[in-house]
Amino acid sequence: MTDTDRLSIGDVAKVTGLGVHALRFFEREELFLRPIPRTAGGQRVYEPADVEWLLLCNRLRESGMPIATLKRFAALVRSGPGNEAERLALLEEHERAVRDKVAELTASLEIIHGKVVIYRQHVEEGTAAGLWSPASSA
Amino acid sequence: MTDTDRLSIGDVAKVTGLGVHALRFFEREELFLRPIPRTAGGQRVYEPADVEWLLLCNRLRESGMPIATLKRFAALVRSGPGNEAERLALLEEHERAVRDKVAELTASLEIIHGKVVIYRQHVEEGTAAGLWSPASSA
DNA sequence: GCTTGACCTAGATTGCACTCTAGATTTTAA
DNA sequence: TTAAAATCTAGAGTGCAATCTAGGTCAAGC
Repeated sequence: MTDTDRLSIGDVAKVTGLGVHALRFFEREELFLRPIPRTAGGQRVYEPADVEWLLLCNRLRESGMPIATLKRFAALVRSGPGNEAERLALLEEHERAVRDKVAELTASLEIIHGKVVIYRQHVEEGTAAGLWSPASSA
Repeated sequence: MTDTDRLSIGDVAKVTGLGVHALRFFEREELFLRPIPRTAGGQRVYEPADVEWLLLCNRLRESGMPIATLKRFAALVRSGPGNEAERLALLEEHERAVRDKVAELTASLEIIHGKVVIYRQHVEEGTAAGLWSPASSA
């Protein structure tokens, strides 16, 4: 409960990479696990736990979770113990989505890399026109 | 040069999954490798090569290439042989971006899966409140 | 005390990539 | 031949996720 752990919105922006606008937006969208307290003057006072939550949010967002889903997850966590099965279902669903995305990207990578290899060969052999007859022109 | 290979916009929508609106949008954005010819009445007439290009476009788009970049790539291909080094650079750059994205997703997956495992244990052991003291509440 | 920088709110704007609308025309099938 | 289905254009609208603006207020250092 030391006061040295209190963080301004600017501090939080710095450590989370989120930008003060985004942090206020997150709050409007009820993405935090608690109401962020204010100073007498009305300025937000964060704690390390808020930062940790935001870092998890970043992971979930970067891996493609929409704000709406993150919002549902935050609401579940906020409402305390007893809904762990729902949280689990949400996370499992997201994990599946991410695995699917990785599989899709990996499939795309093979095609893209194939093209890269072909172009690389072509460029290495000289760019003189007409020496190369690709199946497709791209 | 058989006429049986001529496709309407609806046909192309069906086989590419792209939707007629998107196809018209792609054309406005100059994402095709050639001007799509029209019937006497003004309706678009596609050929299989257009479909193949669109399937590649889908791969590139799904793997995160912005329309603007796809546009540049299309312009390079359209302008014929001689710029293969540029096309290669563009594709290599995209390949790098996709590999980075896969790495990021994989890292996120580990964290998400870790949470899933913890929640799964907890839910399996019974959801009675208070039995579980997670480091973080999420 | 005062300046300077950080912060406040509510609401407008941005950027991307479609997606849809309205009203007309063309094509296909019965 | 005619009704229904598909297509046409130009431009407006949508959804997401911020991001910025204007007009202030607050707080820290000199």
